[in-house]
Parts: sequence; structure tokens; C-alpha cells
Amino acid sequence: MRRISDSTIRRLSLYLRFLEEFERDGEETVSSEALAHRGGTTSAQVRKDLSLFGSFGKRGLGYRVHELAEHLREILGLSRRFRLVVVGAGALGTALVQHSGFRERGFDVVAIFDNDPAKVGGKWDGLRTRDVADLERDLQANPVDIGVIAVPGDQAQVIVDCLVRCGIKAVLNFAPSQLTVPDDVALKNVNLSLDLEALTFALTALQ
Amino acid sequence: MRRISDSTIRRLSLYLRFLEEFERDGEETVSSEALAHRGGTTSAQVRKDLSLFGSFGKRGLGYRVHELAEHLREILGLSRRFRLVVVGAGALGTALVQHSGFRERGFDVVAIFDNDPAKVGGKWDGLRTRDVADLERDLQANPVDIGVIAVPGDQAQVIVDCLVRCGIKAVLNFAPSQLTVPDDVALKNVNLSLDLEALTFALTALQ
DNA sequence: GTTTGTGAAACGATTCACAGCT
DNA sequence: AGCTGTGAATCGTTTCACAAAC
Repeated sequence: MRRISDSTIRRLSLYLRFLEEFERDGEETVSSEALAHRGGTTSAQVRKDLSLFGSFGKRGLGYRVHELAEHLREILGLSRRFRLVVVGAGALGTALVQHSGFRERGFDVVAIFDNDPAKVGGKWDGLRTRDVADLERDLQANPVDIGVIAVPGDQAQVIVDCLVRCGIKAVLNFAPSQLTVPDDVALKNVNLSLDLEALTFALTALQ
Repeated sequence: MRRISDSTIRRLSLYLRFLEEFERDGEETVSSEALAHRGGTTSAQVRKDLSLFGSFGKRGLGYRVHELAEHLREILGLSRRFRLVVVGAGALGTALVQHSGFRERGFDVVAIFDNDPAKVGGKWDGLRTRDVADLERDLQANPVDIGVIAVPGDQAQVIVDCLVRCGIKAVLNFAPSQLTVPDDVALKNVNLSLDLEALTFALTALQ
């Protein structure tokens, strides 16, 4: 299949959100124009994005809301739930464990680890913080789908290497470092400082 | 000046990180090739990105590390510190207040607000949580540069409208909703569920 | 000889526009 | 008549390649 761009995937996720809203509002069908308007894009973009995966609409009618939502969940791999492990029980890691939005969207945090003895044993949302020394053993015994890295930058590569050894194929990285992973592992970086700096650039340039 | 793309800004921020590392390592000069290698891009890309803002290198020599870092800080607007307000004292909001990485990079969280009486008065990193009812008055008295939205999705638009009324020109939004702001306000969305869904797509497609 | 700065070429993503289905 | 699906046209970004500077 053709290579799908990151921005396409992002938009598909957004379309799914909007379809779920339309469904709650009791809408039966929706046009590419309506979806586009809701998401700040164009109807042609919506149709192109969808056409990369098949032909889900009816000419003259639009798309059936529930049916298209199902197709998108299938495409995005959201037909099942996913198990997450969070490494790093600092402010960010514990916030992620407590964040209810993940569970609502099919992501279950099943374990949290830290290397600080003062933090090991601490309970967050009913989950006991475990020692990162046991990470490899625990993950072998109890595999997860996605690893979340919330440790300081200088420890991030060691942790991601360990996760990869445990067979994890998807990593969300909050540490501000460029991590190296094998080709068959998906890696996404979230770097809040970079986002803030995009804002300072806008503030400085446009004024 | 020509319109600068988001990805260019993102790369410039990364180059700045790498330059700071090179500087710590005592390097005097650096080539576009070295910067590119460190950041997973190409030397042509580095030179194009920089050339959008001026001509900072010497042919045959490369770029002076400290000098280029200064130029980048200037371009990104990082020659001064920025004041942030966090709205929403849930797990995420309080994690952001406590996050030391921001302060290190020039961003000071100077206030945190919530609408839950149980949370108002709570101290985080020495900062007393205030009532969101006072948000507008407090911000008029004590302006900030950047607003950070860490409230549930259904309250985000009300909050951003309030921030805009207070004259804030840059907003970082963690709520999973599409916000509307005037043209002269910079808005950046961080939606962790969208990032996770990019990973589930990769997990499902590439296996 | 080395490395920048930059037009030109190649590539990729978005938008246009319309034939074809309902 | 209304709206999708999709080639063709446009636009923006990345890569190439080389003349100019050191």
C-alpha cells in the first residue's frame, strides 16, 4: 500500500472524533463538506484522505456516520484496546497514569516504573510504582503494546533500548532527546519546549 | 518576510539544542553536515533553513557555534524570558507547573487557576492555585505572555476566549478540542490521543 | 580542498474541477 | 440535483548540484 503521511493519519483521527460527535447528536449521514468544516480543512482533502483506504461514501448522499466511524477505527487500529507502560514517575509520568482521557479512548496504563527508591512503591490511580530494575523481567512476563518515556533526557536512550529488547514496537517519548530505535519500531516525540518555542517565534515575528 | 513553515521553526529549535550541546563540548565551529547528522536531516536542509533568515556561516569553515546559537535565539525570540499562566490544576496542569524543564529554557509559570473550590488554594511548586473566576482580573493586573490550557475539552473554548480578552497572543492547548481564536493569536495544540493513535496505526499497518 | 548559499529540479501534499453514481 | 472519487493542476518543501568564498 502507498505510504500514508503523518498529517493524513492525524486528520483521520480528527475525523473520527467529529464522527463520534455527530453520532451522539443523532446524525445519520454526513458530507465531506460538513466534516471538513468541523475540522478546518476542505472537502477535497477529506475525500482524498478517505480515498487512500477505500471508497466509503455514496454519491449524492455522503457518508453514513456510524459506518465511516467503524471504518476509521479499523484503519487506525482502534478496534481493540492497547496496554501502555509508563517509565518515569515524576510529575509528568504520574499525570499520564491519572489521565482519564486515555482509558476513554482505549489506552490502559498497566504499569509505571521509576529508578528512585523514594518513588518505588508509591500508588497512582491504584497502580504501584515498580523498580525500573525489574522493567525487563516484568515486561517479559506481562507484555504491553506501547511504551511511554517520561524520564530525564539523559536516561531516555537506555530506557528505550530496554523497551525495544522487551519487544515493544511503539514508543511515545516525552524526553527532550533524539532517540534511536530500529526501523521496525514506531517512535513519536512530544517535546513541549519545541511547541513553546514555535509560540515565541510567532509572538516575536508577528508583532 | 517570506512565510516560514512550522517544520522549519521546529528544526531551528532542534539545531539550537544541538549547538548548546556542541558548545558544552567545547566545539568552536560546526558544519551544516555535522548539525544535520545530529538531527537526522540533510546538510542542504540545514543550510536552506538558516538561509531563510540570513547568512551566518563562512564558506570552507562552517558556522561558529556560539554565534549561530545566539542568532537562533534571536530568531526564535528566546533572548528574553516568557511568563506563562496555566489554567486547570488537574494532573496535567500541576505537572506542568512542577516541570523544571520549562524554567531551564526560559519559561516561567507565574500562575495557576482552577474552577474547583477543592483545588483552589492548593500549592504547587510554591504557587497558590487561584479561582478561575479571578482569571480576567488577575491577568489584567499582572499580564503574561503565554496561556496554557489544561482544562477538560468542554471548558476550553470559554477559557481561551477569556485569555484572548486579557490580551494574550499565544496559547498552548492540551484540551482535545478544536479552538477558535482571532487571526493575531498564535495557537498550538498538543493532543496526546492523536499521537497515540498514530502509533496504533503504525502498529497495525506495519505488522 | 572545504563548505556555504542558492537557483533549479524533484518530490510530495493540497486544491481544482468534473465525470459518474445515487 | 447533490455529492463522491479521482486524475490533473497547483502549491510548497526538500534535495541536487555548483559557483563563490575562504
